[in-house]
Amino acid sequence: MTVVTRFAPSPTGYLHIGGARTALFSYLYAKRHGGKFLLRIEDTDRERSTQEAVDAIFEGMAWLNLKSDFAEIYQTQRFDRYREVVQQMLAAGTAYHCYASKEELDAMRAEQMARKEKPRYDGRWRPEPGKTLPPVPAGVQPVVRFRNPGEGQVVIRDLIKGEIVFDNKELDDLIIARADGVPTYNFCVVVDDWDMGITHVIRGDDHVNNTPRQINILKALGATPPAYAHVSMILGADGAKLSKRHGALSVTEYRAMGFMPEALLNYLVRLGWSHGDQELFTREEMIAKFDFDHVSASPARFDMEKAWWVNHQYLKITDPAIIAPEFDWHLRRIGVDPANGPDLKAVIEQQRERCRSLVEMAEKSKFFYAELDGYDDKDAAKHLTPDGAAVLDELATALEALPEWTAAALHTAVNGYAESKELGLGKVAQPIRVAVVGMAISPPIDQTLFLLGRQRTLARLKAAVSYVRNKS
RNA sequence: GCUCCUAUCGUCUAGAGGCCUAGGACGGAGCCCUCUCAAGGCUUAAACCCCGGUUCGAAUCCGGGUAGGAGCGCCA
Repeated sequence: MTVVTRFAPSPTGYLHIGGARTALFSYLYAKRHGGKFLLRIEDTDRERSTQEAVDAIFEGMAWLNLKSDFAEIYQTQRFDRYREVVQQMLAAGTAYHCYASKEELDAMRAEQMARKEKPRYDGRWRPEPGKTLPPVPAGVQPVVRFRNPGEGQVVIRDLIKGEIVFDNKELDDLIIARADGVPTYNFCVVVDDWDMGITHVIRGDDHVNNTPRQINILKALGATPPAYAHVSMILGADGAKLSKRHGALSVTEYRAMGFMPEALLNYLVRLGWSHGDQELFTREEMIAKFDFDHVSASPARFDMEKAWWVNHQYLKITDPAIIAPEFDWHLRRIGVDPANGPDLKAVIEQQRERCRSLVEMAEKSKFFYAELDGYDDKDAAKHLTPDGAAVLDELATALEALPEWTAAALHTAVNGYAESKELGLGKVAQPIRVAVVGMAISPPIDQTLFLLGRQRTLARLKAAVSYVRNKS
């Protein structure tokens, strides 16, 4: 049997981080077993589904490089099939019409709550042998309800949570088709998973309570239920549900914050899943090692600090050529033209050790591509002094005379100058930094000057000298 | 309220009855290295929710508490 998994988001918002993790788990499980992974858009709620949300989901999945093995499926394009199955169930007696109005049902629930009972449909329109149904009200379009078994139990053998048992008594007759004929979620899911040969349903654990009903519908249809794996939710840093305040929302925003897609995925896979003490995985390793035996059943908190650490690890070990396009995106985002300076790969090579995010890298690398917009006040006060200016002035002359503008030549020149003046390297390198970078933070000074280039370096050294002189 | 789920350092987790004086990672603290910022190296503090039971032996199995969470829609 070929494993087929699916990710089935509803397009009512962006692709959030929890959804991304379920998508990842589904993807990994399918790949691990040489199976297929598909993306299905659950857009039967026409009120709330939007095209923007569909686009956002595709964008997120594409950025994460979680590719579907089939064309995307939209539930709204399968209405004929759902209607057909509804008719089939109506004919078989496993579903029935219910004419109760929304108001009536609301009143019923309110009463039940008042009596401290679990609110549930009381079966007033459910046909039973020997039971007389109420008279059909005129002009009312009925909904269709599934006739859930009244007795027995449903056992879910969940791959993550183990055996979960529900009494059929707890389950009421859910609506499978609305009054306007549009089928509902619990029904569409069942028909789709069945039709598409889904073998493993991997989804958020907010769906556990739906599962027994879905299994019952499947059984009524004569289908074999798939295996289930209910993944626990991701909590915010304070243990509460993830929200905007925790900075954990759409995957697109993680991109904007400066994450590499593979790094985000790596962080996410470790949130709930483990493979001994291993923290870092390539995509191939994730595929080779992922399994549900080691997925935790308890909810996990999103820890930004650790996520940044993982991102940093990726920045340090990934081929600069792979980082470059993403880095490029960030530079443009802050209004920097990457063409107007050194090769991105070389800059990445120098900056990767000192940046946890690409946003940070872009900001710290801006000076390579754009003119300085002033000096950091504190750094300037400390290093752009008359003494510093003297150093810069002499150094400018020395560097101007360099036959070759290489990191090695610059290293020798700067170090040689410091030695000849019996100055500590810090006394020389720091003023240069501030002059050339605008602040006292940068990669090693020889590399910095090399990448910045002769023209810009000399111009900035001189500008710093005049800055100091004009000030005094 | 009812049903279901969960419970190891601050956080993510290892742990499938003896290998646990509970391991790793992030974060924290300290030291070393150092042209800045980093990176790196070393050291260190820090946890089995509680109570019973099973067993020669329990973080691990069972029961009960407690605490969190999810669901109870003509939402998905």
